[in-house]
Amino acid sequence: MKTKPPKSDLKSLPLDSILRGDCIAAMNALPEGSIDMIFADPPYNLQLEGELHRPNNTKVDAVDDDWDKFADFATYDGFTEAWLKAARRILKDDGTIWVIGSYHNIFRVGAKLQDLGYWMLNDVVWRKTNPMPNFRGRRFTNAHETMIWCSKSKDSRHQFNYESMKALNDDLQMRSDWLLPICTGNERIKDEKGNKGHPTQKPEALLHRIIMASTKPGDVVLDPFFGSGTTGAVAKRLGRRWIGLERDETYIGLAKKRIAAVQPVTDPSLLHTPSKREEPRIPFGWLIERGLLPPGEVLHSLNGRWTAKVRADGTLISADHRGSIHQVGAAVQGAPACNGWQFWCIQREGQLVPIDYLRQQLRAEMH
Amino acid sequence: MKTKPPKSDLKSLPLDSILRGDCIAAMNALPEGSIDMIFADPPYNLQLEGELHRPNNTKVDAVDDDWDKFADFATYDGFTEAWLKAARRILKDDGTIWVIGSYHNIFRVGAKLQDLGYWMLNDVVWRKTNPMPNFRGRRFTNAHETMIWCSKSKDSRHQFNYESMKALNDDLQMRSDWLLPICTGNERIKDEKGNKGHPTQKPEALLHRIIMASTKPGDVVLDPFFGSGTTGAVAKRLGRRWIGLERDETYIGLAKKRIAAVQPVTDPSLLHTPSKREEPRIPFGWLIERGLLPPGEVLHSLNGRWTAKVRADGTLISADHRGSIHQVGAAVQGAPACNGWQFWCIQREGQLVPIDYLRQQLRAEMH
DNA sequence: TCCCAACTTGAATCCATAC
DNA sequence: CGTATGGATTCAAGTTGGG
Repeated sequence: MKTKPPKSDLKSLPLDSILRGDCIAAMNALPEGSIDMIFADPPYNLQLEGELHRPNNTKVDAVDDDWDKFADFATYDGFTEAWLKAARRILKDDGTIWVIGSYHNIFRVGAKLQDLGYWMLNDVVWRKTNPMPNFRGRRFTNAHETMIWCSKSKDSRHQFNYESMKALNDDLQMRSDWLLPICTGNERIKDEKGNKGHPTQKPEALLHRIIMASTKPGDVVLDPFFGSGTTGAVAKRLGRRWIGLERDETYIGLAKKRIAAVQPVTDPSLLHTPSKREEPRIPFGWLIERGLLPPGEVLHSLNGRWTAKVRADGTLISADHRGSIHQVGAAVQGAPACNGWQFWCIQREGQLVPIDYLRQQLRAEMH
Repeated sequence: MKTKPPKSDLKSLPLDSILRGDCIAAMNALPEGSIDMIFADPPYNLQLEGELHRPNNTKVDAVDDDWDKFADFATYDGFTEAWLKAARRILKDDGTIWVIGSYHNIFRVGAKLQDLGYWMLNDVVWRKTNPMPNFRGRRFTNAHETMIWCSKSKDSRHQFNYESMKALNDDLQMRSDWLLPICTGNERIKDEKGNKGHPTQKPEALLHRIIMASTKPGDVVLDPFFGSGTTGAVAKRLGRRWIGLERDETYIGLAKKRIAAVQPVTDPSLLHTPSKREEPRIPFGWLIERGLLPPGEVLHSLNGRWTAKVRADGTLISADHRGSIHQVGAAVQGAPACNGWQFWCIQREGQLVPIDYLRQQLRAEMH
C-alpha cells in the first residue's frame, strides 16, 4: 500500500475524549482514514443458562448484562459486520486493528474480518495466570482468550516495533502466546459502592504490550467498546492520542476519572517492563505423553524393595496403591511424604536411575 | 441427550484400517451415529496466497465487491461445510470432534462448526516449544495452533476424563493451553529416501492427550485427514479402535507400516482411571437398613455447628428441617445445595468422620 | 509491624439420573 | 417429555483481620 497524505488532520478528530453513543454511528461520523490503530473488545455473546456455583456454594457473578445479549448467530454476525466495516473506513491504509474474544465469538469475528478484506497478521493468545477454574469438572479450564491482529489489507505496511517486543521478552522474539494475569486488586476499577465498575475490565499490561507493539508515540488509538477505559489510560501513559466510544454513561464517568489520574511517561527509558520468564513445571504425565516412558513400564524404588507400573494418565499402580508418583512412593513406605522423582527409578544399562533424570532431559528439550 | 442404542454395531465398521479416497464420500458410506470421536487436521487454505494479488495492483478498498477473494473463501467454506456435515452424521449423539488449524483457516472452521449445530466445549491452544522463528521481524512468532473441541449438539453428554487430565497435570485441572514440542527427530516419519514423509505430521503427545481426554478404551476414533497416521498410532497404543481416511497412496503406505509397529497397552487398569461419578449409587437409607447407623443416631456437621437425627426411613430431622441428608445439609446452612455425604459426620474415636466413610465401607462389602 | 489463616473473586456456553 | 433430586466439583491472587 502506497504512502498517502493523511485523509484528515489531527485537528478534525475528537482526540483524548470519550464519545457517548452507538459506536457504529460514532465511527461513521469520523473522517475516513484517520486512525492508526483500533483496539476492540466487543461483546462476546456468551450464552449462559442457569446459575453457576463454586464448590463452596458461592455464586459466580457472571456477565449477564443486556449489552451481551443477541438473539442468534445471525444477529451477532450482522452487528459484527456493521462495526467492522465502520472501523475499516476510519482506519488509515497502514493502520491495524486488534479484536479480542473467546471461543463464543472469536471464530465469527475472525471469519468476518477476512470476509471484509482485513489481512491477518497474527492471532495472539492471552494466557491467564489466574483464570477461573472449571467448577464442575466437565471441560478444560478456560484459561485463555484470543486476539486477532489485522492490517487493513494485504498490501498494507503495518507498524510493528520488533525491537521493543524483543526487548520486552528477554531479547527473544515475542511469541504469539502471552502470559499475563487477569485484572484484579487495585487496578480493578470500583464504583462508588465498591463493586466492580465493569464486568470485563482488561489488564493494563495487555494494552501496554499491544500499543507498544503496533503504534508510535503520537499515533491515534481508537476503542469502539471503551468500557472502563483501559485503552485510553494506557495510550495516555505511553504518549499516544486516544478516542473512546461508549454507550453507558456510568462507564464513561468511571473511565474519565480513571484516565484523568494517569501520568504520561515522558522518559522513554521508563517504558521497559521486562516480563518474567516462566519456568515450566514438568508433570510426570508428560513423560508418558512424550514417549519417554511407555504405559506399563515398571518402576523400581531406589532401594529395589518396591515396584510400581506406569499408567497412561501419569499415575502409578502398585500392589495396593494407585496415585501420583509421590503418593504411591509414600504409601508403599508407609511414609507421610515422598519425592517420587528421586524415589522411583528405571533400569538403564543395568543401573537404577531416578526418573528425575528423564525430567531433566525433558526440561532441556523445552529450554 | 439420552443414551440410545447404538445405530450400528462395531462389526459394520472398517475398524483399524485406512480407507483410500475422498473423505466426504468415505464418511457418507459409513453408518450414521457410529463414531465416538473424530480428530481432524484439515488442509489450510493455502491457495489463497497467490490469488489475492490483484492484476491491476489496485488497493483492496470497498469490500463488498471484492468477489475474487470472496470466491476463494467461499470455496474453502464449501469444502469445510461438506466434510463437517458428513462428520456430524456419522458421529454418535454423545460423540465429540476435534479440529486443529491456524489463523489461516481456524476462524472459518469455527464459525462453520457453530452454524452446523456443533456445540463448542473448549478451544485449546497448542503452544509449541520450538516454533519456526519469524525471519522478517514483521510479526510475532507464530508459536501456537488452535484446536476446537465440540460435541454434536448442545444437549450431548460428552465424554471427558477429568481425573485422567488432572492426573496428567500434577493434580491440577488441565488448562486450555498445552505446551508441547513439534514433531521432530525419530518420531518424524521418513520416506524411503529419508525425506520427511508428511509436511504437517502432528506429535503423538498431542494425540495422546486428546484421546485420553475424550474417549474410553474400545471407543472408535476416526480421522478424515489421516496423513502419516498419528491418530491411528496413538489410538492403537491406547486401546482404542480407529479408522483413517486418506487420498494419498504414499501416505497410506507410510501410515500402515508405522501403525503395524505400535505395541498396544493391553492391561485395562493402565488405561482407565475410575472416577467417583461412575461409582454405583448407594442410597443413604441402606446404611440404616444394613445396621451401619441406628435410627436416632445424631449426626454433626463437619464444622460442628449443626446436628441432625437419623430417622428409620433414611431421612434426617434437625430443629427446623426434615428431608434427605443433602436437603437438610443445605437447609441448615441456607446454602443452595450440599453434598450430605461430605457434610454430615459421626463420632468415631473422638473424631468427626464424614458419613461418606460408611458409604465406602458398604461399597467395599458389595464389591 | 509482621505473619498466617481465612475469606473473596474472576467474560462460564460447567450434571446425571430416576420417575 | 418435564420435573425433582442426589451429589460431584476449584486455582491463583488479592484482601482482611486477628494474634
